Amino acid sequence: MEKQTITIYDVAREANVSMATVSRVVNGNPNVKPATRKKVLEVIDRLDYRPNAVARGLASKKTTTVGVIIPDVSNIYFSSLARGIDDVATMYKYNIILANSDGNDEKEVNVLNNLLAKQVDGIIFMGHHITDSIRAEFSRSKTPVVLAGSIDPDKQVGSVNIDYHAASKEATAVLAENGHDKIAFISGALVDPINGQNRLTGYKKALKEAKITFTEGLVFETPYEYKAGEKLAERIINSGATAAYIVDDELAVGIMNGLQDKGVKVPEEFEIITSNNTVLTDMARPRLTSISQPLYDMGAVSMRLLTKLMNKEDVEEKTIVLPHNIVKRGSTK
Amino acid sequence: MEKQTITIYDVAREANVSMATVSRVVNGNPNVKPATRKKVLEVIDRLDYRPNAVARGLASKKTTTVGVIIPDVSNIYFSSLARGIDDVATMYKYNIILANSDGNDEKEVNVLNNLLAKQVDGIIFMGHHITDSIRAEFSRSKTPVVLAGSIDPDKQVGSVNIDYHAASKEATAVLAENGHDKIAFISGALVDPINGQNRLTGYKKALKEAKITFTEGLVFETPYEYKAGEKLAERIINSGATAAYIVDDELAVGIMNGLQDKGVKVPEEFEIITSNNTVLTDMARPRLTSISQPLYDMGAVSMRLLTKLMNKEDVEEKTIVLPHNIVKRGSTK
DNA sequence: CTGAAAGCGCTAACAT
DNA sequence: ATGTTAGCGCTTTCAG
Repeated sequence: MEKQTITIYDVAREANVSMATVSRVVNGNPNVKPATRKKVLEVIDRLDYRPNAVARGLASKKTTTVGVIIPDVSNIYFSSLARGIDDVATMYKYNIILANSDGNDEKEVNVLNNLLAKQVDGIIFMGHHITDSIRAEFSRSKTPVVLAGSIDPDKQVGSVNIDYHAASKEATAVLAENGHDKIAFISGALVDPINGQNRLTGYKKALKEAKITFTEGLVFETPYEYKAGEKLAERIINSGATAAYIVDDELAVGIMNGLQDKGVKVPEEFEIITSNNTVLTDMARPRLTSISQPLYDMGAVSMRLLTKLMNKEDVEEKTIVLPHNIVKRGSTK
Repeated sequence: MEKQTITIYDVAREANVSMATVSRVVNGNPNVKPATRKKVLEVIDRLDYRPNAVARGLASKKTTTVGVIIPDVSNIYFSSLARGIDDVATMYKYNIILANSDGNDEKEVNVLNNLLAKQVDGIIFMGHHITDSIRAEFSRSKTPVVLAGSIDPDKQVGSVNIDYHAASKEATAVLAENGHDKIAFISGALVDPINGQNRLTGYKKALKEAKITFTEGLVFETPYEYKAGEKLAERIINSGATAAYIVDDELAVGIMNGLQDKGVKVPEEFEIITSNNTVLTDMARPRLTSISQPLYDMGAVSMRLLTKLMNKEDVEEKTIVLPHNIVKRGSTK
């Protein structure tokens, strides 16, 4: 015999009240006489009743779950953001449906539609760039969206970031002040606005202020992978660079190890500044100087912003820029 | 005016068929005449109809979502498992609700109940140990459960692991063969059966076979954190150990760096074998020799097993042990 | 403070 | 091959 699922109706019957009343006590509605509440609670406990969130979702049109689109959870940059997101979600009684997109444009759209079909109350999107098709989907639905660590030039949806332009300008300036005039800029795809626009222009600005001529040959574009960094070392040496600003920690560790494996001394002969201040910066030897991007906080703030949006509260500004700074460690002098 | 959500009923009306027929084409039921299917599909497209997964879930009692309980997504060990889980979930059209538990017993139970309330079709649990209360919850519900990288001495639910006993025995044996007789065993909480039972006994077995006397003083218990490893270095040196088998990569990097910061040469004066073969083993210098635990695959296989369980297929064996081996790198001679 | 009743949008027999 | 009709378990007016 199948174990009978017990419903709000069973509780109502056993407690000699209506379903409405049971619903009220389950939802903490104050309009219930304490005595009735007590009676209902007892029955709930006795019957071991568990509200069915799906039914509730259908009736109330709220699922208390939000969709999180992430390029890759196993990447520490994104998983740090995700952790901040989930902690705040939990705090506000939301669950998150996590979906990996591999940063693949088509997959992102599929995943988004899937999430929307599941009636999520909101979406947090992480990715390297916002394609036109995904932006179209965003505006097609009325579900609130927040970008975490991702730039939307159009500012149509909420977003939480640091000032990437300023941060990379500062990082580059540190290197320039240390006397370098051949500073490499090493990033992922330059078509991603965060790299090709915000960061690269920050880098150029710093060069200009230090009266250093920009050289195309010092700009490197590569996958965000440790191995890619190791391999890139040789080309960097050949470029004549004596310092580098790198946009990703895993990449930076790869480059530094690659450099050192080839006998280049860091920081004596080559200085490095990386961008994400993840735990990797502490694990490397020498430890990596880094821009500190408050990843966990960025995730947390994104989710907090989303709760406001879902609640239809007024938000003064839905493009949030968090503070950053530079943490000096052993990879710079 | 609110944007009216369009339902299966609207499609039925516009296509001059019944809801049932629309439902059939949406669900790929073959019992539909091609012509009707075409007509319905056109209307669906024209109206931009999106099936509501919540309603479907309520009616069909299947949500096509599984709950994933994870101690911490930002830990690379677990996020690697999670990635494998999600990839296979996607393959089988499931979504995952990800919930961080911090390895906290009480939170695990809360989170599990929350997931169950959301009517997930199955659960994947990751954690350092299975408490009695969580095991009680598992058996209370009829929702299938699979443990990923976690041991259940009772074997009541499915699980996917490697043979931790054999693996740590082999790792310890390598160290013994290299001439060490003071080999440290460094792990997280020994109350966790995976550490205190499987791994520790494997370690002892290897010592015994190498005719080395077991010494309590060479067993270290510490949090799974980089910093904890760095700090532990001094105590390890004082213990007289000249080699160590370590159960976690982040910890291992910390210990190795701590040792080297104090002038101990690895592997010349101290050899290390770690356990998870994550990307960290490649990032460290020297690179870390490691047991290779196929994390991504373990996640993937867990999810595959869960799909079978959810489908009520017969599974020959629900305790799956995946193969492991040892990858030699620079931290051993 | 409590109850009655109408859905929420879809699936799943059961008919035809 | 297609339609009819009950629900799925809960929330939410609307009455009283």
